[in-house]
Amino acid sequence: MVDAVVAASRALVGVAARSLAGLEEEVTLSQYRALVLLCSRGPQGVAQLADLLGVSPSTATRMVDRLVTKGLARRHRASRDRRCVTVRVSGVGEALVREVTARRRAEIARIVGSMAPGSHESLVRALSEFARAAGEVPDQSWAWGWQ
Amino acid sequence: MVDAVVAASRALVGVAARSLAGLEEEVTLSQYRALVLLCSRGPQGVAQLADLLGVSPSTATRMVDRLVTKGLARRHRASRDRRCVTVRVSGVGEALVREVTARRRAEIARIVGSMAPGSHESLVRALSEFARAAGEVPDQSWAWGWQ
DNA sequence: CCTTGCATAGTACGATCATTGCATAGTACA
DNA sequence: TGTACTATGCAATGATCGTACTATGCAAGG
Repeated sequence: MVDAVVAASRALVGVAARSLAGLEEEVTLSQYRALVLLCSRGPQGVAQLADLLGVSPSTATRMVDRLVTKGLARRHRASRDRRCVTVRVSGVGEALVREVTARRRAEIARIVGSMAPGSHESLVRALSEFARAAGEVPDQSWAWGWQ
Repeated sequence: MVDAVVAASRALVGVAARSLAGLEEEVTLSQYRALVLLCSRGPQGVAQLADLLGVSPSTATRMVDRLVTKGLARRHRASRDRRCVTVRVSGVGEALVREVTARRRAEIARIVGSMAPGSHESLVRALSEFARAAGEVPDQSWAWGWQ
């Protein structure tokens, strides 16, 4: 039972990784991670961002620097407390995250389309078949190949 | 249908990322990726490793340097063709990969255990429920947080 | 048989950029 | 003044590439 899910996990991690590779605007994993947070949780302060990413504030500041340089995010000085800076994802940044998501959806759709229907199968059978359709060998435990 | 798998994908990628974080011996994603390849495909030459990782030979050499320095891999000069160097994962490296896999298995087992049985459900229902059990919100599209 | 030339495998070196933390400075609020 | 938030200087590590170099093997020719 667990093995089946683990196999599906390997396949899906591979999908997620490939959807991030070969992007036009090159972003690192850390940068993408920050972008995703800004998209999902909305504008954040630098300290909050650092907390969410699990890094130090200075690291977050520099991360934001790079995102701003690439046009993927913007800084906004809060009018109430001018010490605070709100970081907001830009249109370009949002589009980038959307594209990655679209790629993931597309590849998953392809994999799902290649599966046998089997609507009455158990969860184990379903996940096993999914992993097999994705080209994963259930016995070989590690074939991610992500990035 | 695709949405269900996408939701499961988000959950599983989160699991994979967490299983890699907080390791005693700190390894980067690239290093772990190389280790996994060495574990799954056995000893490899530097060129083959570079090819599998999709990087240049010089990059692979330095990667191997770092792995060897950390005691996670070893170099072996081939006796037949002394130009060739086979890179082999060490016992420590193998243990590291095993630990990451074990963590992943454990977390997946926990998630699976929290699911309703539903052995006769369709694939869509199964994956949807899996994602829900993992605490993923189907509507928010990006909550990876991986490392 | 030996040498010369070419192909292959790996490495060394220099360079760039990203990530990260610590310590510190600057700025704004209370 | 003291506290909070952000930014910056400094430093280390890592990932990555291109180029050049060394070592080895292979094949053709003398």
